Amino acid sequence: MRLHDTATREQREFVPLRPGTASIYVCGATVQGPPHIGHVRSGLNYDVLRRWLTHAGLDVLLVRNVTDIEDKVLAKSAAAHRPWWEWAATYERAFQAAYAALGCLPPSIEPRASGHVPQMIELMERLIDSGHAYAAGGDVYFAVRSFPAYGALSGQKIDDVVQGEPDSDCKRDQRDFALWKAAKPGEPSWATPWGRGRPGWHLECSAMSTMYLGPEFDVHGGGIDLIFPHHENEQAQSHAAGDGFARFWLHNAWVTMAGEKMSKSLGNTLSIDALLRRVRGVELRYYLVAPHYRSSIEFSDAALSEAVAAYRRIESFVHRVRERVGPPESGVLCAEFTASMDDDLGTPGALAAVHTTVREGNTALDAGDHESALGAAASVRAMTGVLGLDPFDPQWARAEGSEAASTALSTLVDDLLARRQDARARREFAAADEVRGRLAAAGIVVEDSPDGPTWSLKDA
RNA sequence: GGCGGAGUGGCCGAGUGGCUUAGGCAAGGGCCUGCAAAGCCCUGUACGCGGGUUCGAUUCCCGCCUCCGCCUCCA
Repeated sequence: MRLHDTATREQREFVPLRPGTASIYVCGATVQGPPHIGHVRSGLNYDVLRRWLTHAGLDVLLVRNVTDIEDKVLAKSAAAHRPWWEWAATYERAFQAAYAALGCLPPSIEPRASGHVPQMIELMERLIDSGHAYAAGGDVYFAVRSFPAYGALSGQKIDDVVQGEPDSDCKRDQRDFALWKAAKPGEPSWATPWGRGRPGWHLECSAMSTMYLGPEFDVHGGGIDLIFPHHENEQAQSHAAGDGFARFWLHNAWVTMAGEKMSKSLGNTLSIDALLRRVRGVELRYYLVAPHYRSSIEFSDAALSEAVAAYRRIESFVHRVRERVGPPESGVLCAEFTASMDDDLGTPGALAAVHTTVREGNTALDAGDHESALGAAASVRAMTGVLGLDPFDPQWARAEGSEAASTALSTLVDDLLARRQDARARREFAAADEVRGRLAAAGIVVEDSPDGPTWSLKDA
């Protein structure tokens, strides 16, 4: 398998650091507000990576952090007169719900920054001891000039960077960045050898990734906006401290609206809750997973509708097979699917393979070749399963009433269809069509097939 | 100013120096059907603009235009 590594700007063969296992760290949410579609795209991307590596037989550890102590969280909670930790916990739950609604498997752990201050202090001590950091005025800064490789990840030259961080008299160099910020009145703080304060964002991720995955691990992921300065700084901290850190850097592209990045400051965010009132979670997942992760997605209602139609084509095929032939188990992946996924998570090619299999399966079904149809459906289940899109995954089951209710419904519909068949046999088509019309009015779609009529509830 | 990404047929969205071609959605024609629905088959002939390299470029190189992102918090 090959993955595109931001650090080298090319695809490289993925060889796990520790045979049989894979370790992934993903920068998760800053829990300052509700999740939007772009946040979820990131979570989804690494969920697909994790599923694919798991399918390859690796024991995957996935760490996705929660940034719960940070400027915006403090500012917003203060403005709302709520405790910062309550504010953070509220949106942490909202993010978890959004990820779950889209079928993201829970990470191995979701560490909170606020719970890892001892690890951060330890890392700062190592950096100070080695001359890469210094305490000044209650802050602790990373000395950028002490680390010649600074800028390697993002391709930035330190002298060309426009320094936007507020200047501080405490810094030895204005390019230095804060590892730790001195306590301010009204803000939470933790005791350190250099006085009370709170962590800087970059330090948090270095400390947490190392805590759970060790000084060196396989993949570090996040959105492209994090490349600089966040990931550059993370890498500088950890490398300067002597840690191997991430072997691959993966970055997912945006979901844009009207050509612009979706962000709270632009006011063009699209919340997950709003979208899930219009389409099912699995359909939204298909929409977000279908393009390549390094391509930006220009959100549009039309494109979302197309994705829904495309997914339903897959879904209706496996349902048709189940009704007419029998329930397909999970089968084998086709070669095109595997090759695409091995090529830097090529989900577009993988889904093309799924659609090709669907077409072949439909052809087999039409030809009465039930064995081939069943095999195709099994293959489709396996491939969609890897992408978290298996139509028979219990998570995606449509809302159904009780077993008694659905048995009663089946009995009634089957009875009506039997009458319709009788009418058709007598060539009394008006009567047959009337039955079909009444079922349609009740939201039940009837389809005739060589094996007899089938019915399903009309999609919401 | 520095770094990076993008411009593909009606739409979404892959990919590649030429070979039959992504795939989906929509459209038209056909098959099937009592009629539908679903499905299957066929059709479209696209790669921002201008040069260059080449037998041949959407794909490589140069220039240009347009758009977007990062360099301050951000998936």
